Amino acid sequence: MLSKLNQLFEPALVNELNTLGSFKNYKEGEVIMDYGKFMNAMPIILSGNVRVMTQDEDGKEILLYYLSSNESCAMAYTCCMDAKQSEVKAVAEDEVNLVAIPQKIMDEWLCKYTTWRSYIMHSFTTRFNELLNSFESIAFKNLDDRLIKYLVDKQKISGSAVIKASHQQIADDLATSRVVISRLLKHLENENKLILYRNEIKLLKGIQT
DNA sequence: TCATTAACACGGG
DNA sequence: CCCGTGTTAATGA
Repeated sequence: MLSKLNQLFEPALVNELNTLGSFKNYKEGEVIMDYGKFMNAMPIILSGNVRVMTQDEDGKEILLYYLSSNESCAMAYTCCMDAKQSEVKAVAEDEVNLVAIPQKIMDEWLCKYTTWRSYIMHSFTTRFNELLNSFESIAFKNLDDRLIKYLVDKQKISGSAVIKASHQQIADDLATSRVVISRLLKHLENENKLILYRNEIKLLKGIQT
């Protein structure tokens, strides 16, 4: 677990991370961050995947993006700077290990370590781009493109071409109804992009275009 | 036109 | 049997 951090930062920073950061473990489905809660630390994901979602004024949830190994959410940092309540919810997609760095420590490190500074900057850009991607997808793309993106993302996260999810769960993630997911999936199956099973979808080659 | 909601039958686990 | 799936009809944006 620490070897991953060694690749990212110099030994002195790794040592500080080790003593000042709090290492946490979450089981699949555990809520890491919830709406309205206050953020006081920034997480770096060491292993596993985290799904980040938000909700509209009616309480409808929609999936924003995933956080994977070695990624962090620099958004969390700005959130705790302003002592703002969280607009997002984060849930462990599988078993997750992360290290949380308190905001005070972060401020010190930004001056002290150049590797930390560039890591945070990099985190900002990747998070922002990810968010922009999601936004574009939701705003400008039709549902079938979103569905394909969703399936391909899931494939990347799980590392498997077989996605285990019911049509209802997919509909929830994309904030739409099951009827349309069933219909679109059936279309994709007819186009030989995938094969449908109960609670499972097998992606075929040629879906990433 | 296309999504949503409700309703229903089918069938696999 | 229970639940996921496939489909349709009515309604709405």
